[in-house]
Amino acid sequence: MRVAEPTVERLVLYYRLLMQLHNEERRVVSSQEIGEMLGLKASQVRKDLSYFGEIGKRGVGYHVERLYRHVSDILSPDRVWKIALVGVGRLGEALLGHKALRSEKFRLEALFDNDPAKIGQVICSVPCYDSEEMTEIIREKGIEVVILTIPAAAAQVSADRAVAAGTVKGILTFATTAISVPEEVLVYRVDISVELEKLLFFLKGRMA
Amino acid sequence: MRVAEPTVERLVLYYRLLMQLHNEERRVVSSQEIGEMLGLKASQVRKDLSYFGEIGKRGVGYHVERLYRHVSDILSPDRVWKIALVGVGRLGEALLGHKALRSEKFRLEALFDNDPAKIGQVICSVPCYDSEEMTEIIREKGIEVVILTIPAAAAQVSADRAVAAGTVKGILTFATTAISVPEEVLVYRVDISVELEKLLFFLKGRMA
DNA sequence: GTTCATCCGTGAACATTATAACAAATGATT
DNA sequence: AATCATTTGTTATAATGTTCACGGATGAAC
Repeated sequence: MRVAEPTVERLVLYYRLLMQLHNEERRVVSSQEIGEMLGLKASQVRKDLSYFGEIGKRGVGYHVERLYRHVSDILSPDRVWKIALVGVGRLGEALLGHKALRSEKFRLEALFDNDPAKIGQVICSVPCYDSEEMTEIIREKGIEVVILTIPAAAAQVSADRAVAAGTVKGILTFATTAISVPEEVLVYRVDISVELEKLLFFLKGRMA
Repeated sequence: MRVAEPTVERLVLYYRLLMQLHNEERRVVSSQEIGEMLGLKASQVRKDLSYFGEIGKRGVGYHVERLYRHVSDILSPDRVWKIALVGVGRLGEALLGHKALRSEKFRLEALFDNDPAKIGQVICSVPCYDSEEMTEIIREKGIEVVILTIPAAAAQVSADRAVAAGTVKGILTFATTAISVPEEVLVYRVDISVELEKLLFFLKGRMA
């Protein structure tokens, strides 16, 4: 069954919240409460959670542990992905330390950079390779997901090199530029400038 | 007139592309071409651009410089915002060096951290203050936008301190947790984990 | 046990966003 | 000057997403 992107996004939020509630040994929670904690309408929460079958109990609410496991199952991949990070600059290093990259859903197998001082090093227990050799190494290692933390100018070249390996199925890019890839490769973009611009734009509107 | 959020998001993309085209001394561009370069439908591009009046020329296309200035005007704030960054960890420092924070639309006036080694320092020509003093300093300086690059556990406390100053109108948070603020404060969230999770979820779906 | 307040699941109504379709304008060509 | 290939702006339509409203469970209180 097809699930909408906004729903998946909220599922991740539910997952986090449920983990927290579970740790607090909370037993039961209602859609109302979930909504208040996450800033969503209760009806939205119920609709999202009902996509995957009846999991709550009418008149009672959702059993925290059961719902937690359920959402966890939905989000869990059927295997551990192999990923690589391209660009070990400040942002790349920040990501290496960020909890987003500490997940059991994937293993970070390789870093790439073009700085000779970094090539050959092992950073955060991950080896760093020369960007020039990206295609071969990605292919050898069978890496399927690539995170790009490089300047806009280098993004397309890196994307091309990664895709050329033939094993890459998804790209998460932080570069502030559009990249073009074959349509079978899924691209997600995190664009800090865009979010800031949106914030300022709507602030301007509110002042007026 | 009200403009939809997805439209504003794309306006930023148009803006970037037009800057580039302008630098390349390109004179004219069509909605078709813009769409191809950004991965959008031509009709979408035309609709977005027409929200702000007739700016193209039928049978010809859009005059690059004129459109560039036009989009630039739409996105430009009516004054320079004063902003602060809370949390000078790896992610905060990455942002300090990132081009997203080099904009003429705002001035970064203060940093906040609770690390004694950083308090009192001037980092990237911006003074770093003790997080404890956040409310007073934000109020004194009249800071209106706050960027949170801190762990989830500290996010709500920092948001509360910032909002308590009474001058803050918008928050951009990188924390992986929901924060609750008065409804007159606009919050945007950049959530790296969520984007990665979404990518993996839809990859799983494609494999099946 | 009956009543009652609570709360889920769901289909329908509503709102938003994207796409398609086409008339009107433009400049090139003949 | 008339025709033609383009390309915009806009209206109509389709697709998507959110909220409402209510039937039907559930357990607590008395």
